[in-house]
Amino acid sequence: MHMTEPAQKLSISARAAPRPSFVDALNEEQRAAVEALDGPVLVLAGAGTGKTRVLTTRIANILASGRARPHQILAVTFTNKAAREMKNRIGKLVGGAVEGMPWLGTFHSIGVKILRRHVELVDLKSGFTILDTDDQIRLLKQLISAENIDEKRWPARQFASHIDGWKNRGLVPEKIPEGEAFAFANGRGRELYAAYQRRLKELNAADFGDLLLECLRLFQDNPGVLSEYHNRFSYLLVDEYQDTNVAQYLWLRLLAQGTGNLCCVGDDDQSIYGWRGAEVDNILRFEKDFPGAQIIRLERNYRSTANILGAASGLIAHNEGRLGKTLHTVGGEGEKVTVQGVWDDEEEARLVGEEIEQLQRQDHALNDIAILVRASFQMRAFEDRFITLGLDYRVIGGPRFYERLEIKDAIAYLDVTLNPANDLKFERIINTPKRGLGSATLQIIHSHARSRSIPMAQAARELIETEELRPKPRKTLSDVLAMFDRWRGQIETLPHTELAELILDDSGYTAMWQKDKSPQAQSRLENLKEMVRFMSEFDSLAGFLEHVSLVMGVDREESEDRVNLMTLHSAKGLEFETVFLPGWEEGLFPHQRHLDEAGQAGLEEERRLAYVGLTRAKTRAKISFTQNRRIHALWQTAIPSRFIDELPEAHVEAIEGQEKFGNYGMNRFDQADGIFSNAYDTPGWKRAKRNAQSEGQPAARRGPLTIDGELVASSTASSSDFEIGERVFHMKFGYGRIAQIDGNKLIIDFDKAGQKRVVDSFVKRH
DNA sequence: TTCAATCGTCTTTTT
DNA sequence: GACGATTGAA
Repeated sequence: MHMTEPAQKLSISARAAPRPSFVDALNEEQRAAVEALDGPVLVLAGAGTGKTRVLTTRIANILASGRARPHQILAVTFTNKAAREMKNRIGKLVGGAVEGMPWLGTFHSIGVKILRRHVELVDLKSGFTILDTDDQIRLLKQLISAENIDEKRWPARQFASHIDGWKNRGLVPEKIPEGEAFAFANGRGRELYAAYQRRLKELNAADFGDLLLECLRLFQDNPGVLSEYHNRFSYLLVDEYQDTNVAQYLWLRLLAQGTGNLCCVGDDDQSIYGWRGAEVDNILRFEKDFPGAQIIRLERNYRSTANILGAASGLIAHNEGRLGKTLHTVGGEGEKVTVQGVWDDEEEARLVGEEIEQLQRQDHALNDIAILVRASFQMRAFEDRFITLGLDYRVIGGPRFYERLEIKDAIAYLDVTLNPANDLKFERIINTPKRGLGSATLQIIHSHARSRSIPMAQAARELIETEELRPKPRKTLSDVLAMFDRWRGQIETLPHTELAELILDDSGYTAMWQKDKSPQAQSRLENLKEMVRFMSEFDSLAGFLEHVSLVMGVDREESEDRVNLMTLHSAKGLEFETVFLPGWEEGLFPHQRHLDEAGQAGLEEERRLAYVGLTRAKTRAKISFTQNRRIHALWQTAIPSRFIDELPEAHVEAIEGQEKFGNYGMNRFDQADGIFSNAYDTPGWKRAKRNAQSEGQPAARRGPLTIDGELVASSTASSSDFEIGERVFHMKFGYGRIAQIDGNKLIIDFDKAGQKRVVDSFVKRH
């Protein structure tokens, strides 16, 4: 693709005009991107070149120059985190006036905002609900079985991803290509999709894809509405443009027909959401779709050392489909990127743990360390190890707060209280806690609701007036409905946090977990409390529920110093002094499934993911791979990732295994089949053999005690005030009895989790 | 209707 | 090896 370059020189008058001081801090290209306010602009911003800075300064510049008021700027990001970050940074630049930027947010949140103003035009009613993935699957299941399609053969989950894919491409049922319509349930795909959309309208609900698709349809079908927004927005800004999907692209293009002042910032090398419908092509097509577009490249990297950047650039150069750019470092050489092979994931975790402790001794802040994994299951080994070491860590983007069972249940209660017509939520909690309203009763309610096409709650109300139900469920059902009526009556009078507590207590939901003796019950109760506490930040129940449906997690403000553990995907946009990149093995990274599904394109996307990972590091990047990994509970010999050999020699240091693994990679094909059948005389092999032999005796399962012993000596000296034989409770492992004490480390026989070695501050007396 | 046991499926990434 | 769904017994 042909491009104009470098950025056009500014006119004399522009250069002579007084400019706000914040512009001075920018380099030439950045300044060009900030000051080119008219017409379409594409900023190709490599990793660490000050992308966010350009976006925020640009907005500050628009505001400071008086060209637009805050509410006339539309700025879209992909994540809530990015939106928040942007708000903060603009606030710092222009001094707090960001509160008046109502149109800075994620594509989805802005979509909802627009839809809510024009509900009637998209066939919804005010206060429509947003379905989460769970509800969506439940609904699809019902539809599939109602159509007499074998749910085993055609799983709802799979259909959900089809629908998602269509919506990402802006396709309504009538528009999906023949072939694809036939791909599901022997050609009934389109019919099912249409039925699903109808059902959504009946429920007065929209799923995630609809937030954009319906918005798009709104603009397409109502030119008047569209031009209203043309007048409203004088400037459009888009972050992470490489991640936009077709629907988002079409949406942007419609809006940009207004003033044409569209500025997109992105990096084709960091496009890692192809599986979610992102089209890198959007970035390649920019010039064609927006004639006269200025293209500005930011190639000065302020983040990483030359070695890290060199390694990353060398790697990404193996991709063919890219615009190509050359990043230059501003910083020095720095350390080389290290690559090290280890025996298995436990040893990998042990190695990383040791290195972190060493860094810690050199006063390296834990906050500035990240471990970036390809798939979340890899986190487990690290968590186990860090718990053992007593090393503080946090999981970013891990199990999302609102995806937790107890939170979803609680939210379902709140939702049904506010909106009795929400069938999916109603179904979810009608028998939670167990009240004796099983599938039989539910079935009756369901068919009654369907035949009269009324919400289930109303159907239930009618049914308790009849003889159709047996006396016991009839009584229970009537009680439950009365409960909801009572709560509903208190919405106006009671503060919403108190109402939430009341609902959770009255319904018996809290009691249910209090009775539960499982290890997680305690933390579930705490999560519920956390949720209520969090609710106080909103001024109404409805406001809270809206937030919940759009934002997946609560990012608690955490000031403690902790190691960061996250997936590569959630690391995009972040930076750390030291980055560990474990699990660089064929099959895992690049991930086999992605390769199978998307072939060469998939491989390139995986490579971009590796690039993103490396470029998160400012001073230190440490790659590792294991020789053996357990997949589906059975051991497999792992082959080092091809990405490792693609790294340019000059910037990489291969660390020989401390345990004489020296010639990893060389002998890997010589290894005979079967578990641990390579008879190499290495400590790792012996250890593995020990572990294999002691299967069934949990006592010996945890790695080599000698290594643990050394670490214990180095990391702590204080002794514990627990006693052998005491019953204790641990957040992760549940209840157990102390078997042995070693300094401040306890060896505990857990009822469920077996024997573990744990730091005493992690357990409570029971 | 509920509970316990068993079977089968799957483990990529997310708004 | 973990979870869900399904099955059968109380």
